[in-house]
Amino acid sequence: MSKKLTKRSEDYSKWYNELVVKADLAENSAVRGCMVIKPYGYAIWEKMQKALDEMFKETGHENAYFPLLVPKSLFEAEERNAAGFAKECAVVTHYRLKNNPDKEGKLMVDPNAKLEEELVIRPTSEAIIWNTYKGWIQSYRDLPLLVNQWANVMRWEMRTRLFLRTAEFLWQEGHTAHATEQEAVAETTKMQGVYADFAENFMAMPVVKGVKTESERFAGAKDTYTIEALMQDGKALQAGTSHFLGQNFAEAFDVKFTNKQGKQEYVWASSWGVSTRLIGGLIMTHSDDFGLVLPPKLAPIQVVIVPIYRNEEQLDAISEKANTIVKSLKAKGISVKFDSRDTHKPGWKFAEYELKGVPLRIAMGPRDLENGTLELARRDTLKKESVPQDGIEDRIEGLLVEIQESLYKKALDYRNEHITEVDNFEDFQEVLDSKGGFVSAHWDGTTATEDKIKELTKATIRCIALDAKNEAGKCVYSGAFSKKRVLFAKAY
RNA sequence: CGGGGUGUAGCGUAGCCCGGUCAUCGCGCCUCGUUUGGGACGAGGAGGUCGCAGGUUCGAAUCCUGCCACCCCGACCA
Repeated sequence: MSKKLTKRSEDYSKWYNELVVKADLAENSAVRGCMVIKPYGYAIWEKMQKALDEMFKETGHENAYFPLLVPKSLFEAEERNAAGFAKECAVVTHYRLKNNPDKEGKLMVDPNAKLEEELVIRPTSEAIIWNTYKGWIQSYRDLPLLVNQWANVMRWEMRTRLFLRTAEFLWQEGHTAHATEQEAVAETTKMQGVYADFAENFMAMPVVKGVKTESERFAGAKDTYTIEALMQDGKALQAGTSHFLGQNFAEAFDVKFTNKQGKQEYVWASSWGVSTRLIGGLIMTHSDDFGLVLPPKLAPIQVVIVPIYRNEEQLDAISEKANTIVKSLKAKGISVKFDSRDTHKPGWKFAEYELKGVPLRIAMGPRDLENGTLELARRDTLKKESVPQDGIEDRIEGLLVEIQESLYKKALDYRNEHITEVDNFEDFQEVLDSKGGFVSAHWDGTTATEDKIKELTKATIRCIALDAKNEAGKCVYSGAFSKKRVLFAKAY
């Protein structure tokens, strides 16, 4: 039997780390809080990028690239944004090293190469981008401006965790400029919708679309729209955000346009982003104690073929058949790997591809050649069956679709079972401690209550769901009047 | 930055309290042979500044001091 990972139920945190490392996705690097994304992990990211990029293009966006370094004076221009990120900025202060006269062969920072103005390594790019937009926007004819950037950013977090919170991470950030408030708000919610589509249709990860409370809002935003997912340990994960920035950045960077009436107006803005954190979400949504479980649409390898043989002749015979299957699967756009390495035994390969989450595995041995069959194994259910070789391509094509859907359904059922309505604080605490997940409860709308609940339970308001129905009630903590329920949870 | 913990071979570890053939075991790695339908087996082999720097001692992985790194819990957060 396969060697299992640490059981999720025993230590979810350890299980997660072990899985990330053993599935060959990523590891901690020598640089504090940073990670090395290994080829297999990066292949997942590339698949995500490709799918997202297509969605961005369909919604009229173009890619561009802006500098990594932001002069401090620009960074601090939008004060709320700057204050929000100040504590986690890495700063470049010098531009040269020199030989250390006291230590042979060692270098030191050249004190004579101190920069006149410090450069902030971007924790997000609003400042540098809006400073640039100033030169791009003069007339209503220049709007809307719909630009996305794929980039790395750096936030000097106190505590880091592979994929979920690293000091440096990869993401995309969309920055748009509009002539009217309505248009900018529409853009913000549209992109939230794009993220939700992506999460559900590609990652098979159900999300709640909602809006953040004031205390959880992005620094410098008027409103933050979010997609919130639920992990298997009952903690919530903010999987993507889309911000309505109002005219804050336009005012800070003096970005005005002349409208049809010939009057000068500040432009309206949105920004939105998802990051490599999504990989962490993907892992924690589907995986089990045997390893990663990847939805077919994002699996770098969708089908693996493992030959079983005793000698060269058998391998040759199997390879011939396998190669025709590889060819016809590729013709259907299915990514397939024929693993004929003779350095590992079949059992070892089975376990390896399970760990890596490959959705479908074919095993072919002498017996199969004789009978015209194959052994077909599903990663999601771990079920194996012997099937005829004839028509295998269509069967696989259908199964990949089925696995994608069934993963989503399973995750959706789990998520729905873990949204619990409560009406008093005792139940609230009880549900959080024993069952976990989202707690749907009334809230009086004040930051004071929100803070107090966080202090007492470690749970925060993940969002006010967009589809939350109006329903008069009493705040679960203060008993004050409430118009609708909000979703609380412990979060990553 | 506060509180706790850990650093021994590529990985995971025993030993530390009570200083002295203790550098242990498993996985992995290399060689040869037999194997190959769920992580094979046998035999042989390679691999270590016991985190770093001081100190105590005849003698330190073990005791003391300082430093560094990592992990967990807080604060912070995509």
